[in-house]
Amino acid sequence: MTVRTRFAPSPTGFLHIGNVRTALFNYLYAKHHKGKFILRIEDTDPERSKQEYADAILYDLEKIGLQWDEGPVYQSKQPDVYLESLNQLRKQDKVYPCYCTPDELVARRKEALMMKRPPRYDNRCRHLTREEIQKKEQAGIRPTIRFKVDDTKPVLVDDLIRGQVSFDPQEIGDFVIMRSDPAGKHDFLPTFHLSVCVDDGRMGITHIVRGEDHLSNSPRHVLLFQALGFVVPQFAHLSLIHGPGGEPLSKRLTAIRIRDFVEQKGYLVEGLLNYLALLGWSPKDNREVMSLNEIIEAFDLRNATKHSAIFNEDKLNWINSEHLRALSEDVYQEKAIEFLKAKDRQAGILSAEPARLKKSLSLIKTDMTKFEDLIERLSFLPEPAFKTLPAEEKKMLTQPGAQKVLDSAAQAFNEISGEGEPLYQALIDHVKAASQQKGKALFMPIRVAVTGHLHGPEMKKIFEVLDRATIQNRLTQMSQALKS
RNA sequence: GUCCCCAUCGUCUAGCCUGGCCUAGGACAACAGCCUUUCGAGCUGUUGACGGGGGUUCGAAUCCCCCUGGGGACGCCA
Repeated sequence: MTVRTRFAPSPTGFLHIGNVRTALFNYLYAKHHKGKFILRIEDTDPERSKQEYADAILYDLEKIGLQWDEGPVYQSKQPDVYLESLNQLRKQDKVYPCYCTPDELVARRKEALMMKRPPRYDNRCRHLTREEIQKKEQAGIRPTIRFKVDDTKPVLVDDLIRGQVSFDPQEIGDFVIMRSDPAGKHDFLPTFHLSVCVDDGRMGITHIVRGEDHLSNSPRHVLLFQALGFVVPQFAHLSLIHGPGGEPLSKRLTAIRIRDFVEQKGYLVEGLLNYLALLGWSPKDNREVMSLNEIIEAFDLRNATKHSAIFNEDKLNWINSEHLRALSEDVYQEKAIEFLKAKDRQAGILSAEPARLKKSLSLIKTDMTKFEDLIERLSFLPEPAFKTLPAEEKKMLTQPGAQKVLDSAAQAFNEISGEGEPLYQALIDHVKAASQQKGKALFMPIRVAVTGHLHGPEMKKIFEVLDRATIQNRLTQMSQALKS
């Protein structure tokens, strides 16, 4: 039997790390078993669903390489499908109309909670007589449709990660599978319980891999699958991802659109997916840095963890830096430049001549975790100007002795020749003798004058990248600026 | 409140099913030393965990029970 998994987001927001982890596990499971990964858009709630979110989900999913094999299937585009299933349930007398209003239901739930009773629906409309129904209809109340839960035997949910979980049907209560439509705007409003089961059944989904927040929905779905005559799929409920404090994924984290990890922060797709795969799963052999293919090869839902995991940026950074190092020089250069181009406000870096930029990129490949770091590490490329220097840097240049250092450095060029590292050594020797400065007082003014920053790559490396004329010019300019 | 899930270093995890090889392994982080006349990177090392209590057993991180703690669900959202 071919494995068929699906990712079924509702288009009510952007894809974030939590969503993507779920999508990834579905993808990995399908790929490991040479099966199909299917995309379905659950847009049955017209109030909340937005096409722009659906479009964004497709874009982001492709951006991070989770290409689906079938779909996207939009639930809103196939109302007949659900209507047909509803009629099937009607014929079997498995459903009934419910005329309780939202206000009544809310009030009853509140009361139940106060009385310390389970706030479930009391099935009261299940036993309405024909006359009562007629009266309600005449009063113009639009009903919902509820599914009759057989409360005589426990409902078993078979979970790949947790084993068999048993639910007491008394706890469930008849649930709504079709919403009412007081305004008469919609033909048909299935709830997610109905649409999920109908689609998973019709699409031949073999494994439902979703977040643990759905575990208590699953007994309802088992009942529905059975009533609709479908084979009940294998469930796998993933533990949830939590924020740094251990609380449920914070707004700070869910607010980050997944594409921003790649486009704004500059993580490698492989690094990001590698980290996400390790959140709640392990190959059990101590491997951590893995290619997507290696992960697919090793992936098994049975060794997903049962407990939730905290999202940790440090570890993501480390894994990403490992993937960065593994990149060939050419690919690395290409991706780095692509990233810089997308961040076009960093024109100062990109306007460096290509050969110089290329050399600089090689220079810093191993001391960054993600492309976002490029901007700081490459900040020595644009020519610094005294008046735009940060406060700390300015302070360094206005220290006693700094002027002397820069003056003698600028002058030194008349007497010493050469390029690159030898030039740097000769320059330092010369300035040391001429200015009588040493240590930080000697090196820092030169660093700041040449790069504009207190920190950065080694000076001798920077001398290899920047040519003699550029360095001389920067030292002279800064020395002049300091005088006025 | 009720039901369900879960519980190993600060964090991600291995070990648990099939008790002894666990004086609990790896990784990230932290810290220290080295290297580097900056930051970073690198190298070497150190600290650091079986939530608590009862059982079962010659022996429990591993099996059972209770407690505690965390999470999820209880919608005409998905």
